Amino acid sequence: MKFSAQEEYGLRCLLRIAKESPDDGLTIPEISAAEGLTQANVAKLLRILRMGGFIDSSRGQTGGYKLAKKPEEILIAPVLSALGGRLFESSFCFDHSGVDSICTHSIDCSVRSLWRAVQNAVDAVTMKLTLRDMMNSEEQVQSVVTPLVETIN
Amino acid sequence: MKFSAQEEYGLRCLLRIAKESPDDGLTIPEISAAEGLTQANVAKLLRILRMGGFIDSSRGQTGGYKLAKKPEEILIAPVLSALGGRLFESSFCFDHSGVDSICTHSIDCSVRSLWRAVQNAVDAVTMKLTLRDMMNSEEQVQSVVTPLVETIN
DNA sequence: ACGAATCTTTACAAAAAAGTCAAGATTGAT
DNA sequence: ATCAATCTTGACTTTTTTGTAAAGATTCGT
Repeated sequence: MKFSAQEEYGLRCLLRIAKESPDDGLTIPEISAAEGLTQANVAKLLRILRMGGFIDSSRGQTGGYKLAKKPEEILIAPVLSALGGRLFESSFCFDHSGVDSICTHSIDCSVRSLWRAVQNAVDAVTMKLTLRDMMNSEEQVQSVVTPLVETIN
Repeated sequence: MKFSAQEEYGLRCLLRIAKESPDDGLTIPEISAAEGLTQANVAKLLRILRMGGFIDSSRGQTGGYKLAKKPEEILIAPVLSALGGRLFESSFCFDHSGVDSICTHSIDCSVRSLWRAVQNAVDAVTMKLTLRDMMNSEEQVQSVVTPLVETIN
């Protein structure tokens, strides 16, 4: 169970843009240097983020990347979803219409309950987390995590 | 963010053994047929589970696989860990000694707080889930998820 | 002892994911 | 107009993950 490279690095790039230069924008070389990724790789990741509507780009001498919306309007879950394909894909257990759909694989889908429990938990966390939350201290993030209960109970 | 194939299928095999035949044990062909996986693939997965100490195997005409311990003594988290490599590996952000270790990658590790929050959530779920819980109804699983709060707060 | 049924291991092949490269298109400053 | 700085795209290579194949070793019942 882990985050894909695209999810991790893509999110890093997005956060970097949000933190470093909300007005002027950042260039690929700048992000590349800051995050220790190659320029080609950063370009690939930013393309995904742009097509997902999270960032805007401009070309030319003063070009670069900016957030497409205010940080507090960007949710983590859709970002991860755009970067990593489906959130919580479980190839055989669920078809792609949702957790409750019918299992097409084994006679009784014994893994479903675990998947559902974990999905609930992570979903609750990511859905509540906005970029702005992440840019602040960890204490604040902890408090953002608390409302988790609302979703579980 | 997803479970690897090994995690999913390996866990399926383990659950199958736990449910179907706690006393006699199950053979590779039986598990293969029940889960719709090839025998070669099942053999590979069971090898991992055996080396992790979750199941015992015996050869010969009456051979097969059984749980190595009582179902209620087997935790899900170590099983997933054995199957999928590291639980919640985040290649650059953390080294492998733990969540709190120093980030060796970017100047400030802005993704850490998200990773930690998600890890806490999932960890809390999986750690509380035993095989026996999973073998019962989903209602029970939901109640297992509730204690999540204890970990977060 | 024999043989059938089973697990065991190693090496290999196929598929997916991740990352790189190179050529092109656009823009703004001068 | 020109140039340098920037983004854009598609094809390619490498690495990792996943799955397959085949030959071998062990055990139990007869």
